[in-house]
Amino acid sequence: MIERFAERLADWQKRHGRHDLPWQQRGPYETWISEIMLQQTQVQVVIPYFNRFVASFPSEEVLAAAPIDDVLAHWAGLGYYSRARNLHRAAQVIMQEHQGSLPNDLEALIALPGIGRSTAGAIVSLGFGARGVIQDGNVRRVLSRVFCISGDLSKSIAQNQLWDLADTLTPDGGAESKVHAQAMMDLGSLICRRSKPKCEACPVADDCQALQRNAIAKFPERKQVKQRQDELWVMLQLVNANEETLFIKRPSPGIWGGLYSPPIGLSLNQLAADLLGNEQIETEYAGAINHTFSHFRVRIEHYVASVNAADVRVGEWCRTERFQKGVPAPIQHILSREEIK
DNA sequence: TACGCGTGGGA
DNA sequence: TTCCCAAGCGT
Repeated sequence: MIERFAERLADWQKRHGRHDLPWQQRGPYETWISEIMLQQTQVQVVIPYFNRFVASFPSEEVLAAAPIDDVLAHWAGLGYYSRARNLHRAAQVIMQEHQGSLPNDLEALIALPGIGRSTAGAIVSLGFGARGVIQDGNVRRVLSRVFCISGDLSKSIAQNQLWDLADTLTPDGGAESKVHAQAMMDLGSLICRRSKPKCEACPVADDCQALQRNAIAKFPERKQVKQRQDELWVMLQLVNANEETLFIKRPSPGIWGGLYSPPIGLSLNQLAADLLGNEQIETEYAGAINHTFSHFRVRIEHYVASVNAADVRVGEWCRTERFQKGVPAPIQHILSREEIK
């Protein structure tokens, strides 16, 4: 193994790494919340969500006792809403089985919903200051370059190599492990970036096999994303005599599971039939948006109809600007924008 | 193992 | 515009 890799990395981290992120210098609870929010989500996007979330839910106990609608309202716009549902369930498990505070051992953490191997390692090292191994996108990119790991890094063959390397490089001491975990992520984020890496400023450039081969751009390999067929959805905004809109809780699991929106379906006629029986209603086209999900694209056409609230038996009525529960980002955008046509 | 699961940033 | 992908996990 490489001589003094962790030592040089730690020295760099203390001078040039990130030390002022809002979840640093806090406790295991804040580390946990931040790690869940940061899954597949960029740091700058997470920061305002994190601050609002921990202000409203400052402990496992408060989070566990909160209504799921409140938790999801704080998550609205952040995406991957199963993270919030799992977070809430995990808080309740913590109250019932772990005396109200996050467990500090790896296996107990992984047993909680929403916490996998990498998040558990991050909580152990960053949250508890004990030895823990992490494996996120930054670490994968650094390791794939330093050791020239080729192929799709999400495949098990590469995963085994990466976890072995990450474990080997992690120092034994708890305090050193914590610095190391932060250092690997900071190196990947600030120096060993996806594009235009700053190799001249890298503390472990001498150890980097990809750099020595002048092949930085070849690692990690791009993985191909298969495109799914585009979809067309229609959203029917029913408005009553009080100018209130009908919101329905979306099923989970599923897209936007647990969030609220006006009824969405594949056909206007089907939606109207489901909501109002066979009554004829007059709808007005109010525009459309295109939205890209992680795995497909959709065009959402927006229709508005005035109805008698007594004719609808599901959902809840509220003026759009006063609705306090979680609404998906593109739906919020449709409902809050100036209607052009 | 492969897919489902959001949103926004950056090239 | 289009694409990749960012502190991944659950099934």
